[in-house]
Amino acid sequence: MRGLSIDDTLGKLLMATIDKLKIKKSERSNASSCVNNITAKVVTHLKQNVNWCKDIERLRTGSYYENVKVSDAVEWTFKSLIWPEHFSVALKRHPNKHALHRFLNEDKTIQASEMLSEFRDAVKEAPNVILAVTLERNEISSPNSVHMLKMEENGKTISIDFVLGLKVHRASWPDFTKDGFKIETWLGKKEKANMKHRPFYLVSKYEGKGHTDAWRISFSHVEKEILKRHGHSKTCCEDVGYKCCQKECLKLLKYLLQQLKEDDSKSRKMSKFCSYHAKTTLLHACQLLEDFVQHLRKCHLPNFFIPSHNLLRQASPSSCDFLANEIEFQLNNNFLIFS
DNA sequence: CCATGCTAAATACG
DNA sequence: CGTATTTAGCATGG
Repeated sequence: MRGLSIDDTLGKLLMATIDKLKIKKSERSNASSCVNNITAKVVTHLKQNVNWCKDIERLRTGSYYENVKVSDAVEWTFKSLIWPEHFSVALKRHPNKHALHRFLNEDKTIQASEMLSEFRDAVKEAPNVILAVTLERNEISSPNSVHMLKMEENGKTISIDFVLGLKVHRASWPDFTKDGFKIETWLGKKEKANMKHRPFYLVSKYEGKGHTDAWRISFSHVEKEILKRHGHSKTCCEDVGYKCCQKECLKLLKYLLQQLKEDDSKSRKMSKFCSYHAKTTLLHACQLLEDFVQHLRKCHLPNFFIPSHNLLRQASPSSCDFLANEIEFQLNNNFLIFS
């Protein structure tokens, strides 16, 4: 949207699209009361009935809570990251007494699959929560999701993911994050050091009963926080009269991906792309479309926190080129796809 | 655990 | 068009 005036045809179209993507107040209200209601029931049930869930805490994460949800999506997903508080300290001090001790392997690693099975079963048993429960979820479209409750609300599918995690307090983040999280020029060194003192989360990854245990590292709490301070400087959007448009750009890019995915003739080529690619591009800061195309041309979009992890590793060079061409086509043709 | 005040965003209003 | 109100989320502090 750089250099565009709202008088331009293109500017007008994009502004109209942004308007279309805004979430209606009533819709928001409906969805959140529905989600909050159910989540409260599930959390209460877990606290009362699962001995290692007595002191669980919850974090709302995902695009809804980052104010970058696109209204047009057929399905709305709300994510709750749930973790037992104080597990590591208590487990170290009283390894045999702690409620989690039976999940320990001989080598002191934690059995993700067993823990997750129990967690999932307990969520299903929560009373007054009559919902279809789907276990599997497309790994690509939502890598953090392991558990999902689905419901219909006013014709819209709402799903809640309950993600089981372990909060890890350490002096620092793991080594492989060393060269990532480049926010110095954006939010400043102090802010970066500050955030690096936050814990990180290990998120259980469901691979079926009896599978090898797997935890994936998650920084969704940090993502949420820096999305709040989305602009080029710490004070972005604080000044009256100046409003940046990065969130709007992210919404547009997400919408673009969504439209392409829904096109049957293109969906096959689009299958490996997801909104997290769009979000990551924003985190890398941040001309969005141009940057996204460049990432695609190189088939290389590093995880913002773990630079050695290429989020496009599963996308073939030809599908990356395909998407880059699609985006450039839209750029050169006034975003026909939005009108 | 709950009350309170603050913020961001949608929208009603002038 | 700009400003005020409403709402959900969230931090704070008892």
